[in-house]
Formats: sequence, C-alpha cells, structure tokens
Amino acid sequence: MSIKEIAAKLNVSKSTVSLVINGKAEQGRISEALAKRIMDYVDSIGYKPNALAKSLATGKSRTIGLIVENIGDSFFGPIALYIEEYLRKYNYHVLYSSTLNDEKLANTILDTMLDKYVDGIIMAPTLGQEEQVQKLIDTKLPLVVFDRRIPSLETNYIGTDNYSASKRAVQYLFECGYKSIGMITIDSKQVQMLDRLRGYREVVDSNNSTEDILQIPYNLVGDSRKAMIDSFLSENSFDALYFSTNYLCVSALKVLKANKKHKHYGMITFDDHEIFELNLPTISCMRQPIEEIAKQIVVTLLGQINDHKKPFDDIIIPSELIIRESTQ
Amino acid sequence: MSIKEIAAKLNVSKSTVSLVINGKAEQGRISEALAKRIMDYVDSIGYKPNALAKSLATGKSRTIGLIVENIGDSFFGPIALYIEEYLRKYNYHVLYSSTLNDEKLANTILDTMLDKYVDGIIMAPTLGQEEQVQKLIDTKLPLVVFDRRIPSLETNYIGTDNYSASKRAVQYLFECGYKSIGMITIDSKQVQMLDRLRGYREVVDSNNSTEDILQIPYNLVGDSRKAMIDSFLSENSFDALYFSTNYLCVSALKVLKANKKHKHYGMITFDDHEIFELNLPTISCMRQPIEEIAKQIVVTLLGQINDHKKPFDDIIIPSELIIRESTQ
DNA sequence: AACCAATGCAAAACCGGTTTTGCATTGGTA
DNA sequence: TACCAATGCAAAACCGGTTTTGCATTGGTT
Repeated sequence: MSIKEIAAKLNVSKSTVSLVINGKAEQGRISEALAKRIMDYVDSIGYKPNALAKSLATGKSRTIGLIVENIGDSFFGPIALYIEEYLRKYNYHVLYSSTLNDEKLANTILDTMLDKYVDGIIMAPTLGQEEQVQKLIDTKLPLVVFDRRIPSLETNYIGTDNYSASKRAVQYLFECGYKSIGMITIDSKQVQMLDRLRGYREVVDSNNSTEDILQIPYNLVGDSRKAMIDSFLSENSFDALYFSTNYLCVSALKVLKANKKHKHYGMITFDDHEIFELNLPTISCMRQPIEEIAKQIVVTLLGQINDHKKPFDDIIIPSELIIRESTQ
Repeated sequence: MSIKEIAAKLNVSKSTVSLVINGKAEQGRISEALAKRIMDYVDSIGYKPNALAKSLATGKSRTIGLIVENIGDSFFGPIALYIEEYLRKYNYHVLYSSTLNDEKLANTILDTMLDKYVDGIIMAPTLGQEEQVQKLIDTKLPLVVFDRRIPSLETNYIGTDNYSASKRAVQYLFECGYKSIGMITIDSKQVQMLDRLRGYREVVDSNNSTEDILQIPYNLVGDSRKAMIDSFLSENSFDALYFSTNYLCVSALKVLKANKKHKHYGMITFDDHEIFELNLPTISCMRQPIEEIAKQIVVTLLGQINDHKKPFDDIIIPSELIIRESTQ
C-alpha cells in the first residue's frame, strides 16, 4: 500500500499524509482532527513507507557500510557483531563486505557502497587504497577508519596503541628472563604491522639482544605457512617468540604440536583468541578491547553524521597485557 | 552527475541515455552513431547510475538479506564469508543482521529488510518465527532457510543430516568401547537440536545404555554455564561425552582444564572448531561442510530469484566424522 | 503519387516517497 | 467593511532512474 493509495482512500493529498506520518503535521499546518484521522487509518492498516523511495527523496538510507578484511575472522567477526549491535540502537543497519586484503576487490566494494547511498562508512582499509579513500574523504561522507591507519589521510581513526603495546609485550618477555626473542609477523606494509615490528626492534635493541624476524606473506596459509614457521624455528635458537597477530600464533601452535622436536618457547602474541585459554600452555597476549573499539567507532561515526563539521577524532585505545602460562 | 544532466549536455532525452546505458539501444531503436556518442561521453565522465533510483524504478536491489544468529560465531561467521563471496560472483551484495536468538529482534530485522527491498533472504530462523516466516513466504520473496528448519513451512531449506550424523557420532563412541555416554546440549526446541538429541537417545537405547542429558539454556554463558557443566560431570559417572554443538564442548574443555578432579572422558561434538585441532587431546567431531552449505544456499536462492516458480529445494548435506585423539 | 511500415528519438508516465509553493478560506484588526 | 495575516490543505516539483507511448521523418511499395 502506497502513500498515494492512502491519500486517495482518505480523500486528502499525499503531501498531507506524508507530513502527518513524519510528525510534521504542525509544521505543515494540518489540523489535529485530520492528522488524527490519517494516523488512525495508517496505524490500522500497518502501513510502512517504502524505504527506498524515502532514501531517494531524503538522501538518507540509515544504512552504514562496513568493510573489513574477513568477516569470518576472530577479530573482525566479533567486532562486526558489536558494531551492528550499537548501530541498531540508533536504528541503523549494516551493509558489509570482506576485502580479503585484495586491493582491487576493496575498491570495487567501496564503489558499490557509495552507489547504494550509505550514510557512512566504517572500514579497515587495505594497502593501496590511499587514493580511493582520499576520494571518499573528499566526498565528505562520514567515515571512520579503524585497525589500519593510513598515515597520509586526515579522517577519523580508531585503533589500539600498536607501537607501545608491542614494546610492552616484548619487554615483558625480557622481564620473564628470556634472552633471545624471535618475531613472527605478516609480510605487510600495513602501518599497524610496521608499528608492532618497530616496537619489537627497539626493545630487542635496547636489551642488547639480536633481532630474528620471520615475515610471512598474507596469502600463505595452511601447510605452506606452517612449513615456513617450522623451518624458522629449526634454523634459529631463540628461547621466546613474539607474534604480531593471533592467527600466526595459532599456526605456530599447530607446528609445535605436530613436531615434537621443537623446544618449549616463551610466547606472547598480539590479539587474543579463544584457543589461548585452552592451549597447553595457555598463551599470553596483548588483547585489544574489541567491544570498546566497536563502541568508539560507532560513537565517532554517528557524531560525524550528526555534525558534518565535527573535527576528526583520533582515538587510541590501549591494549591490555593478559598474562598466561606461556610466559612463566 | 545524473542522467538528466548527461541528457542535457548531449542534447538528447534521458530515455535515450537510459536505454543506451542499459544496452537496450537496439530495442529502443537508437542509431549506432548516437549510441556510440552517448557511451563515449558516459565512459569519459565515469558515470554510475544511482543504485537507489534504479532499485526504486526496477524493483530490484541486487542486495540479499542475511539473517544469522551471531555473525561473530565460529559457524555463522565463516558461512557468512562464503555466502558473501559466492553472491559477489553474481554481483549481489549482503545486508546482514544477527538475531542473537531473540525472537522480537529477529522479527524487527525481518521487517526492516523487507523495507529495504532486498531481492531475497537467507536466514537461520529463531524459534517463534513461524508466523513471520510464513508471511514472508506468502510474499513470494525468494527465501532460503538454513541450519534450522521450521517443519511447518514449505520453502527452500539447506542443512545437514542432524539426526543420522548424531547417531553416527554416538554409535562411534560405543564402537570405541565407551559404555556410558552423557550428552550436553542446548535447552532448545530448535529442530536441529531436537534431531541431534533424538539421535543420541536412539543409539543409547539400542546399546542398552542409559541416557544422561544436560540441557543448558542458550543465554547461560561464561561461568554460569561452566558451573552447570561442572556439577553435571561431578554428579554422574559416564565415561564419554557427546556435545550437540561446538561452543558447549569448548566450555567443557575449559571446565576440565580448570578442575583437575574430573576424569578423562571420551569426547565427540557436533561442529568443528579451530581449537579442537590444538587441544590436548585433540577433539573428534561431526563437521558440517560449511563451504558446501554456503554454496548450495546461494545456488538455491539465485535459482529462486531467476525462476520464481521453481519448486522448493530441500538439500541435506551430510556431516563428516572427523576422528581425533579424544576418541581413542 | 498516395499509403504504410519502419526508423529514430522525445515525451510522458511511473516507482514511492518528501518538501516547497500556492491558493482559498477564515478571522482579526483598522 | 476593506485589508492583511494566519490557517488548512492541495498541487506541483523534486529525488534519479526505467519503460511505454507517441510523433515526425524516411524509405519502400503499388
């Protein structure tokens, strides 16, 4: 049932119906009596306006685009859930896409979202998206970047203290008495990964220890990744390991489990994972406060939507050191 | 830039531009020369039609609504990723929402999605949605239900063989030599859970063993859930455990880890989890082939979209028994 | 030469709303 | 009682597309 049909049924014009439905009866100088008659009828038939037409007319869709690396991931999945929950409280919906770290795909996704007239975008950008994201910023569409900062861009950003948290993690390994610490990370130019790497290097240097770094390509998964870790462990002689992200640690745990010849390492990783509480030994980590991050993302985005001239936020939420058996 | 502006710029009518852009130049009897002139200009300015206006005019949005229980979950997260990937191949996007098993919320979500004019819906329904889903079916909107069947409804369904897979799992425990098997499940009337329960019961009975069942409320999480499992283990004397879903098994593993007084159980669970490969012992399970399920969901939905009169599919994809250390 | 069909495109109607403008009435003031 | 502002609503314009209809012109028959 359309607004036109309602109008015809009640012998009024559609503008009148529209004004009443949207609570603008007063502003449209519609009499209370007529407003009531319209509302009663509208309620009785359970009319709901066509959201597409409404969006077209108003330019607002009450939909937010969410672009992450992988919705099935143990970091992005839960963060997506929290974002969805917070947004729902404000009557926004989520259109999402996973980039799988593919730059081309990420740009396509961005284009499509803009097409669909989202009211704002939340994204963890991939490498090589600088230009596209700059264009996005130029459109003035409310935007929040999270997890990966693009340093050249001025926009809202929410993330954790990658550099200092990384330093704390590695320093903690030294404090536990480990002398030689290897790092396993993703071979990536993403800023958050470089920050974590830099943190490791500085602390290792300031402890007069030597760097041992394994950089694994993002797309290398499964057995090939495990093989790389396996030989890295075989060819080096450190007594502790630092991982830049949880799934690398999980891979290493699988390697250690499968190949008993490896010794027992001190271990700490960035990002928590349900596995770490159960593994033998349980695994220490720097945990990003996911719910808080999600909350700040939404608050920042809605702030921008409601006030386009609001200055950009740059919110750093510290990670928390969770100490478990792997560093004892 | 709108189609109207393009038309003005080229001194043609917008209908002509629209026809050319949509490859209907011939059907609209537009001369090749003019079509080329329009296409050249359109390409040169990188014009992209407003998807909202297009959807309003055509009634098609190229967006699919995906309603799951929890996008951050180790079953629904990965399945959502696969669904998204398959749909993208056909140029569809995904509007998603998590119901968190809340019936009211689930119905609200459904309403909103219909508002947004999705071209189809993929959902894992919650309990109590029978009526709403029946209404949805009555609208003839392409729909695929997965994971949880609602027996009273006639529509497309994709799921695994819960009953027979459950029987195989429990039977396997008996074959391993266990004599007394406890089951831990969710206190739910969801059909897939009832089927798994029924499978357990039948096999236990036919082996002349006794049933021991713990039903945990869905909303009971964290420590309360663990406490329930803890006392269930303390008060009974079985030698093996069967879990109706992976997160219950994970909770039990935490209990077993925390409380050393419990003995060593044979264990098998429905649904795989990354933890199970790493736990000591590694955990056997009935694994649902997630990627295949996602694929069939998409194929079925697109089939319905392209042919509204296609008969409904009811596809059962067998789960696979993964044998690990916990049943040795 | 008159007629008819085919061609090439413009114009208009439509999708379902929102918002601005405009036109009668009414009522109050000078 | 003439004038002006306020009232109450309808009409129209708009959002940006798609699709049907309609109107000249051209070209080919008889």
